Amino acid sequence: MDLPTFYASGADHFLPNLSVDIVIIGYEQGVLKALLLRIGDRWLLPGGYIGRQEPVVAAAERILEERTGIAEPHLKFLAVFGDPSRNFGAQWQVFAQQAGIPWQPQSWVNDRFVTLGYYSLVHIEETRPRVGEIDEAYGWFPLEALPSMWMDHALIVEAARLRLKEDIRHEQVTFNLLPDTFTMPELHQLHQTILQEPLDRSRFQKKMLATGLFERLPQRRKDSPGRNPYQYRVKH
Amino acid sequence: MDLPTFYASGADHFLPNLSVDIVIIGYEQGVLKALLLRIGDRWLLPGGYIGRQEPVVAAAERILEERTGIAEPHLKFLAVFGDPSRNFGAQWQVFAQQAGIPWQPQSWVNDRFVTLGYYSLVHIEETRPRVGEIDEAYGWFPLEALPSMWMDHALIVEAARLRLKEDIRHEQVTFNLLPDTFTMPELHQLHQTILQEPLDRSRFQKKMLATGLFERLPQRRKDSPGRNPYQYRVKH
DNA sequence: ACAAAAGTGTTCAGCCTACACCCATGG
DNA sequence: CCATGGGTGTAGGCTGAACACTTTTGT
Repeated sequence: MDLPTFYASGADHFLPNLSVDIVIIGYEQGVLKALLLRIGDRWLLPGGYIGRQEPVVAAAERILEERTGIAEPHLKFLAVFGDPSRNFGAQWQVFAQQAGIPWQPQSWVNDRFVTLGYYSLVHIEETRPRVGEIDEAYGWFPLEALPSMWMDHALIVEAARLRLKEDIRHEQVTFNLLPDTFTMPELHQLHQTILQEPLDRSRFQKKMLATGLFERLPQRRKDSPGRNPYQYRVKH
Repeated sequence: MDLPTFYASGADHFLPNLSVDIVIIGYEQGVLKALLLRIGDRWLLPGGYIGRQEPVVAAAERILEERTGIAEPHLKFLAVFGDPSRNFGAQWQVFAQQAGIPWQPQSWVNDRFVTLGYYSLVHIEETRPRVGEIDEAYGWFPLEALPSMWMDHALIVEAARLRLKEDIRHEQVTFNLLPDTFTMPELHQLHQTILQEPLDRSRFQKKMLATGLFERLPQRRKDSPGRNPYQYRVKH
């Protein structure tokens, strides 16, 4: 669907007043990063709309897949953002201008939208980000140094940041952020980054191994000074 | 707004394709119960729509207040129910028939709806349930013995049941289900009911008191055989 | 007096905590 | 050989589990 068609008759294909936005979080060089898209001089979250015959979850997975190329998306629901001020007609006008197409003030997008926020943990190396129709570039931004963002998307990222911190205490499904094989020091560092507080190294290692989720690989790695760490993999 | 107006032009006032349903849970005689509304020979959850200028949370609170008369609603988001098969035009036809008003096949309600599920814990004694425009009666039903329900509402109740079980392990905000003053045996029984498993009486008491959330009232109660329990109240 | 209900104690195991200590590697 | 980084061990404390004991009440 090209942009003029989208503006004019998107409501025939998608549910109106309802959108999906995804905070795609990766981890690189000890820093948590979010995948953002640029339009003009600001950025926004990857997002989209729900096909009239499409399950909501399928829409979120589709959007994630479209943007990252990830075949088996791992998504979690974040929150509903339902403030009535979420009307971004003014922004859409800028977007249309950017794309060089005529502005349609009557378009369905110039209305209030409730958005369903999701978040997904991905391994950056395995993603193949693609830009969409209107966005001109993508970028991974540290959660602590986000650029200026459109709409209320900075708020949504912040919600995901807090949520991730909460979730890690109950589940340890954080290895999505790491490569297939990783070392305990790497996993340790990741947890510290997410929780933003130091964790006892010894305890962490024992706790992780006690879960029985990991298998130790006999291989080791070579590196800088110290001892060579074991590598681990999540059991099939 | 009367029903014909609602069918004809509800979409002018409410966001289309989006609804709110609330699982209102109470506790009575050792049993968890949900507040349901009857239309014809089946039941459904209290629910409604989101005003075009109304925050989503405000809509949920309004619906809860309308149905229960509770001034300070305590709501938690449950889940999004977004299957494309959630089109209940056929049911609406029955509802209109029940209400004795002409059926409007073109109405906005004969479309797919994504619903935002919330749940709320209430003290049954403090609720003053009211029926709405189309529903003929209300009733509190044990979660284990739900009547035949319209749409997919049985599914939503089940999701709330599971969620409540999860939540109680992290937070102990269950006293909403009890009167202002209650005894430890009562709170103990409530937790056992929610978790559906026996809890050590001694440990439970110590754990609860250790939270420091309760103040012991010097009064006691008189009752059947055994010793008189202390009463407790949540600290202001 | 007895059974039943409610409150409190006691013991043991397991886990969390905070380190200390031992191994391996590069400079 | 020493600094650095990684793996493992250990002593103390806290918490949870299971059960015993005591107190209070109706019958």
